[in-house]
Amino acid sequence: MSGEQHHPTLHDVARAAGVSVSTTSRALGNYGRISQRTRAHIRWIADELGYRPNVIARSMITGKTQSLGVVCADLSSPFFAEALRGVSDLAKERGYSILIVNTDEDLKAEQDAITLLRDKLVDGVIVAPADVQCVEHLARLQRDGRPVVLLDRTSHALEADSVTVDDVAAVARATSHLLDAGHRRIGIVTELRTARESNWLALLTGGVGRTALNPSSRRLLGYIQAHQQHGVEIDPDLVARTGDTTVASALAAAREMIESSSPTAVMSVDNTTSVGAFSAIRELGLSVPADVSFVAFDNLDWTTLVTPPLTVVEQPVYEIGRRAATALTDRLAGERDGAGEEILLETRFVERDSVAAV
Amino acid sequence: MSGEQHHPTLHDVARAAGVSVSTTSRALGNYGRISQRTRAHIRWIADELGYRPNVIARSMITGKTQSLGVVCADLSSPFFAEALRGVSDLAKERGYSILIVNTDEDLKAEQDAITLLRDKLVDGVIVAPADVQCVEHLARLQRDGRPVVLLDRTSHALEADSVTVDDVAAVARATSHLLDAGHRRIGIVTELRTARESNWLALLTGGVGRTALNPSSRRLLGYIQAHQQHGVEIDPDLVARTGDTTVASALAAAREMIESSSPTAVMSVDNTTSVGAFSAIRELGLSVPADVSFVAFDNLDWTTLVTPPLTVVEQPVYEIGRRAATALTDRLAGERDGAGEEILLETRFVERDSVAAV
DNA sequence: CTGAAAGCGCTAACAT
DNA sequence: ATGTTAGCGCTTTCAG
Repeated sequence: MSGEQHHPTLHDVARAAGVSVSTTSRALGNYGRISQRTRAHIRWIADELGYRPNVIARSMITGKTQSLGVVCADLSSPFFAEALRGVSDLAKERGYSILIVNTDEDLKAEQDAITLLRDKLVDGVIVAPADVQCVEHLARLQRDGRPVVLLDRTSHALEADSVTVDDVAAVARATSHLLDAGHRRIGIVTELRTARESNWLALLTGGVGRTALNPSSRRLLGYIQAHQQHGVEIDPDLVARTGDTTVASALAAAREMIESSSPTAVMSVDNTTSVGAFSAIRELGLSVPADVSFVAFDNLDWTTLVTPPLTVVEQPVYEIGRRAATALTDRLAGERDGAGEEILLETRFVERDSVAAV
Repeated sequence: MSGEQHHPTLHDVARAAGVSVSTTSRALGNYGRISQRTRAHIRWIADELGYRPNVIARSMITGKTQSLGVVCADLSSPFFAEALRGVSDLAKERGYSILIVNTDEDLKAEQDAITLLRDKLVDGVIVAPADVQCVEHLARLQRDGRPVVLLDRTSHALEADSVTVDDVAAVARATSHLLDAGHRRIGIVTELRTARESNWLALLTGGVGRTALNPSSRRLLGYIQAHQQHGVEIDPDLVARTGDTTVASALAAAREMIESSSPTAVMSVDNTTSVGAFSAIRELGLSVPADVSFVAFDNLDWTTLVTPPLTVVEQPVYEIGRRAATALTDRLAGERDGAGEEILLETRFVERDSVAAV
């Protein structure tokens, strides 16, 4: 069982080839001056012996591991799973492997994750920070020479590349669509976790920079801006807030909001709130779009399977991950310098049959 | 930008504490004989200095990295994403990190993945092999002293722990339910990729061991066995096969099968085929369960969101991943010896409203 | 163009 | 109970 056969080392290859370790290293590492003949010869021998470099030993010297850390809230959520796939594909193409850590949006877990990843000497990190204001641990990592790319979020407190979609515009667009259809009581179910975020009314006065916000807040901002542009007052009771990321909470919040405030249309801000809101509508026996119009967020399979097919805001999830990995590996390759860039990806408003004019 | 501050090493801590490196190593590593006082002192100093062990250096000596490799077809599929979450959670609890590689069910990609993971010196690997017959690369890894655990699949060709559900029984149960309801023409949409699998009629004769099969074949076997038990002949045209794992293919195969063979009930074998089959039914304007009954596989959110809510076969996906990680880390800890064990998890048949009697 | 030798930071004999 | 020392396998000056 525990054969643990001895793997050939550089030394073994060197001896077999009748040259020194350093020459062997150069031949295999493809650097330095070395004659074509010896290089070919050494390579051949290495192959014969089934030589595999010990990357650990290499990392010890270079301080690099050819691996990227990815820290996200929950790798099993459709959003992160798909984004991660984008990261993973690009990483593989460029010869990096990925270390994934879940945080469940918990700041402490995130800090621990960063420590772990630093300990493992990942070359860089892609992270969807739990709180865009608390990023000191990320800044430290940067100072350490490990670049950081923000995924799905941006932060004023950090000078780093970020990849997001224009949430504000996307939701404003969807909201306008509803407003244009004559809706005046549009409910929205969103997720505001921190106390700071809960004070969402501050958004109404425009006192908050949009990039300093988490996605759900930014999306709520889009909702607000559209209303303001259309000169429509917002009834605060139409904003259903859930404190965590579960479908159950979203459902409860949506249900209560709909029952007590009778909106003529409902929107959501991500897959979880979409499922919760749609479930609430179903539970209440409301018919879409006859009784209430509905616009979901994220163009997942299920939105076309339900009755009626849902009008949705689509974001390029796979591409978000892919671009984040691109930015990170570009920096690692020295092909990207200077200030952090805010990479903004396009969303798409997909009209289907869940919206009616009132 | 490139501060790259010098991190304190064992040496630095030792000097600051006025002791030797080995004593420091013992104090921090918590092994060997050492007085409480010096240990406490050293720890204190280490903390002061913000010392972090260089795990790479440690790995070089121990040959262990405290990390697990996970190789799956597609981390963005609901099944793997959820299973991975189970793996990830357990790994974290036990102090392991995870390296994830996608293969898209491609054998070559899988072999490369194993090589990569071996190079990275992962302590063990969890894998959903693309082909349960071609597992020589996995066997080699085992001989190398890196245990392997099979996820969602078993293999006769490999002596390893595996974690699966009893697919055969689960689907037989669902099929019997349909048969009992009077259905005699039950369509099934399944995924049979390899030529070997495509010869599914061999399953009818019982000439194939059930554990030598991929999940979709095993599930098809359950379908067959139920029919045989009920003495109902199977019309081969009722078996819709898709050659890849896309929804589009599943949809096309399902649609064609339904149109040409008019089943009174339809089943699927995983999330992809469930989405495909349900879409096909919708596209054909068939009403569930009035025109056709439907049983889906995997109890995902969307199955309760559609109309009507679907009767499904539920498998404990998160637990599958978690148990696989448990088995693997148990072995690594030496708490699990001997032959590979086939860990079989329970499924649940969830009755909702998509099945009618004929 | 090639070789010798010095470590990277740590663990684990071995010595005291 | 603590210190000394020899590497783990590799990269990388520095000589030749």
